[in-house]
Amino acid sequence: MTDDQAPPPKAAPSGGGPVTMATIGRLAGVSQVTVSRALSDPSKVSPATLAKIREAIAVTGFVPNALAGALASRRSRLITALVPSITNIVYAAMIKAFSERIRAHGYQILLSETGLDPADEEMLIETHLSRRPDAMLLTGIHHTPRARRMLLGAGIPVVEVWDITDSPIDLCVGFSHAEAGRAAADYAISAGYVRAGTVSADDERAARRKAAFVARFAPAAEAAIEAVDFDGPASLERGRRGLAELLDARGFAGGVIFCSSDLLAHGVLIEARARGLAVPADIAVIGFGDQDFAAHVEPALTTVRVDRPAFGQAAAEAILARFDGTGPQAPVTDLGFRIVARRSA
Amino acid sequence: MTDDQAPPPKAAPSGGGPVTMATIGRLAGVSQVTVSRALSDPSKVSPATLAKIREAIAVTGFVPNALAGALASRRSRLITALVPSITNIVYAAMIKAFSERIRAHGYQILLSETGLDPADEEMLIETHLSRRPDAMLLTGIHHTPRARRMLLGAGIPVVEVWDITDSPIDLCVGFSHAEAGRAAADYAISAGYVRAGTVSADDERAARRKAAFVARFAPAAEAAIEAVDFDGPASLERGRRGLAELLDARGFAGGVIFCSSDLLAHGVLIEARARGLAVPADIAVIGFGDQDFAAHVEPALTTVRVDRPAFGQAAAEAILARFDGTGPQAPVTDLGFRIVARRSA
DNA sequence: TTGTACGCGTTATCAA
DNA sequence: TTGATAACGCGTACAA
Repeated sequence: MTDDQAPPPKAAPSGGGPVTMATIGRLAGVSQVTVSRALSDPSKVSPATLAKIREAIAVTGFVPNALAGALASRRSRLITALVPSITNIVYAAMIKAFSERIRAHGYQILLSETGLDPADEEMLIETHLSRRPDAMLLTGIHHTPRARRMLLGAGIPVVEVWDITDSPIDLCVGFSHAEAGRAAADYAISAGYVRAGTVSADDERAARRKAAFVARFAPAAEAAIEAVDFDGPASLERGRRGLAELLDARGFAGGVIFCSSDLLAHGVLIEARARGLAVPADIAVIGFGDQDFAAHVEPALTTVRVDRPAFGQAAAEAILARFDGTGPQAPVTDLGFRIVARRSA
Repeated sequence: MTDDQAPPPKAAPSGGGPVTMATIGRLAGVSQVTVSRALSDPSKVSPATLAKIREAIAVTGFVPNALAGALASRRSRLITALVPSITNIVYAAMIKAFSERIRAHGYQILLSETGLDPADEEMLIETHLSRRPDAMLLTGIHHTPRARRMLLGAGIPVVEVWDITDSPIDLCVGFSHAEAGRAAADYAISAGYVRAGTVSADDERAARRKAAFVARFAPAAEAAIEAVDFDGPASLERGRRGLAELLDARGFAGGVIFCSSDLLAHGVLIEARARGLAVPADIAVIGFGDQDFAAHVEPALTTVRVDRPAFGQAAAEAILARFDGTGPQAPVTDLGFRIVARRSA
């Protein structure tokens, strides 16, 4: 046995510990560094040794330890993202586009849900930062002071998405929710409606859209604008209940209803139909989001279109540009929105 | 200046490099280990030094480096998860429950989309494994041989979710898709339907449900069972087109339609209504998933209920049990499903 | 209660 | 083209 020839200092002799670059090196008759090079830049290694290394890797099923790599190189190739909810299609679609774009460049995404509480977000930002991401995506522009400090201190690109502000932490990609609300009101007014109501889920940005809608519509309103606000997330059921509440408890006598999401709007449509009310003659409905079903419900939904994947893509581009040092790039990108007029209002 | 007293070996003297435990230690007049202890188990440090350490942390905004911690402790406190699609509510809801449960125990989730290709999944499994997760969640039971080897070699708990098999890689939480299809057929038969059609999205598991439905319904069928299969994901629009296709191109003369998801079923409902067809008299519809809107569409949708959050929770429990060494726990958990009879069929 | 010494598995820097 | 050697920032003995 040649066992005694093995250098005493390192590694287990047989199948003991985990397979490392050193293991591969021993199998291929080279040093650990050469294995590292073979993996990071094969052209710096001779074809012969490269072949031996590759075989050793195949035989052992070796998977490099990215933790150690990140520690040594000070680059984790990790980007973390925080969204209020993954089950909300709005954020899911955005993150999907973001991930695809970012992953094509060799980065992975660590995703967490923040819920509604800024304090929870602060805690999550800290744990995310502990993974030493190369960049971070945040939803919204409201963060605790400590969160801002930590983010600034991390010295990495940070994109705030889905809303807009003049003073972003770093980068910002979004649109003005207030303007969206006003645009919906303008549309409703010019369509001749003189009475309005709102149905909203629990969402700070939705609240701003609603407030802007109400403020803008008020001068044209012949009756008080009634608002139904739900505590939890949007659902078809809440949309139905929203209309029911407006009609049965608030004395809503018909007019246009501005909903905080297409899902709620769809619920309103269904309830109207179930009650034999004509849309848009008796009840007109404006949704928000232009989700893929919006054009295919009956009647097709008038809504505010926001290009969700575009937000994810723009956020990814902004981060990648930072990495490349490519151009100074404007810190804030306003992607806007568009009123899509269909038959429901 | 006492600058010369500083030990020459380590760290930058001022605001140079990143803040580490050593930095905090210097500020608090203790060693790096003490800082580590103060963070991991405060009771092992005297109140006085603890206070000094905490202050130093607050002042500097120090966030521990989890990468280094993981490398040293051989525990990453990371769990990675692979799902076919994040924008699909079925998987999103499952992951949400999984995350919440798992995060309560101090773990974070690294999530990726695999799409439909097993080869893509294999690549993703490798990159995920490179982060040295403490456990891994996979969707489905079909993986490439190399993927299985890597997973086995990693020596960590692995849960396969959303399907069931007798030979899981490690743990398995799901239900039988074939049985679900048969149960839907049995329901349709006993409800007296003698003609059937199917509308499906592109999903291997949906295909198995459909095949089982067809096989079971066939003996009772008075006409060929027509199938419309779409290439991409389910949508309301595809549901509408599915019924249109059945009616206009396949000579479907009415009967029950088994859809691969509630979303498609809802589309069928809308199209039927738009054509003035009565549901369930002319067209009966069975969905799949019992999503939250299913009970609130008109008419309410008969569907196959699968408790999505329960899958995530059970998967989390299975992994946590492995961590605790708690009980041997059955490797496979069948969570089943339930036919929910409503008005659409 | 606190500190020293070492190792975790990789990349970066030199030198050969 | 290849190899030593030293970080990277933290946990885990073990000792004081």
